[in-house]
Amino acid sequence: MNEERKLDDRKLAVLRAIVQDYVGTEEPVGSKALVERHNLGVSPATVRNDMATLEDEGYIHQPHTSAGRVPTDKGYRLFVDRLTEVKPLSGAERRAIGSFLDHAVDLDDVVARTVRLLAQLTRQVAVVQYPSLSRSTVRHVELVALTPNRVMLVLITDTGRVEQRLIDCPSAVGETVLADLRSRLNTRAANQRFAEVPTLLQDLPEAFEREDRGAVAAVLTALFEALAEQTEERIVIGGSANLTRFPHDFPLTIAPVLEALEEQVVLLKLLGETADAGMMVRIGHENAYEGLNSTSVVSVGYGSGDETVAKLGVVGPTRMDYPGTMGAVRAVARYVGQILAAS
Amino acid sequence: MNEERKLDDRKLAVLRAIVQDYVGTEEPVGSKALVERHNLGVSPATVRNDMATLEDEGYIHQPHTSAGRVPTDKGYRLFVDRLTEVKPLSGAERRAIGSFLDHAVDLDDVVARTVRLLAQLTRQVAVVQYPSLSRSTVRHVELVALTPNRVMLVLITDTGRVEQRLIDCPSAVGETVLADLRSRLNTRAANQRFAEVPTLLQDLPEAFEREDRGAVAAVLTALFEALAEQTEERIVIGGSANLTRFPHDFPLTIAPVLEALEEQVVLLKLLGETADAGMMVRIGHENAYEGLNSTSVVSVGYGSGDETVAKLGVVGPTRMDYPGTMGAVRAVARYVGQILAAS
DNA sequence: ATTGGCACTCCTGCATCCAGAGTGCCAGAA
DNA sequence: TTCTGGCACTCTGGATGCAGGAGTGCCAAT
Repeated sequence: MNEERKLDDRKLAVLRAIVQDYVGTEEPVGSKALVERHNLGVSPATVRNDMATLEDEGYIHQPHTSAGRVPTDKGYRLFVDRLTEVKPLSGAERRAIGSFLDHAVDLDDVVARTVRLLAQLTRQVAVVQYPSLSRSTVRHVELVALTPNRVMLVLITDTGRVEQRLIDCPSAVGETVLADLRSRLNTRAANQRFAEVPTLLQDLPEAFEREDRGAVAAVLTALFEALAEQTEERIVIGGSANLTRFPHDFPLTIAPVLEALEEQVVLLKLLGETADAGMMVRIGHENAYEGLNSTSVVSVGYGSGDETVAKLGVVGPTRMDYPGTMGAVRAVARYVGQILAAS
Repeated sequence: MNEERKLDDRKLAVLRAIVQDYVGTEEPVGSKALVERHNLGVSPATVRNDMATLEDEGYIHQPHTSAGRVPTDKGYRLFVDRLTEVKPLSGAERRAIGSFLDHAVDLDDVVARTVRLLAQLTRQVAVVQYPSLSRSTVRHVELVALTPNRVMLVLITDTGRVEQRLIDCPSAVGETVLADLRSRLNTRAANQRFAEVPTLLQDLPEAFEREDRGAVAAVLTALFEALAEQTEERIVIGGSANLTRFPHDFPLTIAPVLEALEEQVVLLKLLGETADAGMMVRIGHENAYEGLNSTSVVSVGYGSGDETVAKLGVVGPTRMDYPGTMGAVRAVARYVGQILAAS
């Protein structure tokens, strides 16, 4: 606040112009070029003075003396926060999203299409998290006897995901016991949230004969594990070839990014920081993970109805078209949410 | 055959030396350096003559006059076919494979670990296909009534994969009918190969009351679809950051490769060309897909027991350590096969 | 068939130079 | 005050030229 006091409207306009031009041209932008392209109504000299103070405040930076200016992370931050609006997509783009996603046949397909779409739309690397189950509910639990001592547990969730587990039981379990267990599991757990399930089933073994309790416990353990593992989410990425669109600072910055993109853990953390509501923009060094220090991440939650079930976003160079990217990310997230709600 | 007549042993030795040196240094190799590093027992001048004929025959090539020689695709091909042996892994490497893969907990984990391992071992991009089900058998089919009109079909295979399908039935199906159908499905389809199943179940609707036949048919359709879709395989890749280890011909060659790697179809085709037995090495332009024209692909089938259930391999620059890469790929494939057989 | 010698070619690295773009500062105008 | 025009200065990037080195092809001699 105190700092921004020093920045009058024109200086902000200059910063905005610098960001816009730099994003467009990928080259440091000088005072003369600025006044030519934007009608600021002042002379280059004035702009130079403004630039000097902007640089003092750390919003822009010049690579070398007598080069143009380049926005710093702080400059982008101010730009995103106060100098621009999310740019809505064109009607054509909206229709494209719709017609592309509407043809998805199942959850995997929805996610796969979403990631492709996002990558194409933003021309950047897209990251989509599978719908998280921590907030979702159990739709059905199925037990299948493979051999007397082996049971297959299948967990079906309300978002349509399926998780299976092979269980080795300490003792043979009869079909009757299995049927009993199956029905009890479903009565108690169906439509319950994941987090609740362990509590609800805690005392289940007591309902069974002593000799079957070991098997029941094994099944419960497997179920809890499956529930827990579902919370660690899978992530799909796409459009990594877009990274090569920056012939600039090449192998230096691209290698760590590729590495980061292969680390599910890193990506999960990254997306995890997104607030449930609202869009997150992390610019350059704001990213905790070092490999992403020269990239920005735009992410947002999506979900069916009001609830956020997962996040999606894009990773690109700090020099990106923020309004456009944010618009695309938001639009795609909304549409995916609708698809999920409908199915 | 006719061509190779012209190449006596020493010329072959020269070619071998050129390939080895070039792979090591990444720089065109000249006659003098060659005789220094390998004790060929002849003078540089002689080597030059040999090089001249090798170049006439198209095995090597010089970037410009008065530069060293670089192997051509044809040169690598001859090298792989006749001038080298697959290099077995060291004991330490073998142990590393074992201890890394042995900790896998389920099929997804096996695949995920395999792809990481392969990428690390070869320092290249690893590609692993999920075990194919076209040759596998049905372990169990489960039907779960979600609502009277909606049934969830769960297909469990002998490789531990699970596929689910949501079915909208034209008419409500009672639990009795469902149980009947479930048991009939399993009696007939269990332990049968995928390809056989449709034939075996063809006349199943006739066993049911007229009013249920629509529902039965819907279930069968879904099942057949699921079986068919399983045959289209999923592919996992890893180690794409290794692509950046060639600062040489950078964005030119890396972008199409990244694109290819994201195209499941391309990868499937690529791996599909691998013969079931034996290793495939596709060098440079031997790859049908244009984007991979400056890369080589080393792939091999793997499976539990004698059967090949899927393929895996690596993608790297044509200038790669073929013996080492082939050794690593083969070793990993064998080990994964063992793991699958055991589980 | 092999080798040493030799002239030739071409890349690479280095230093130099020039033009262009951009800046900072200052003194004068609004 | 705030803005503007002018001016000297700096720095990059591309072009040019030059010397060194590595490598080749050819030829005559072994």
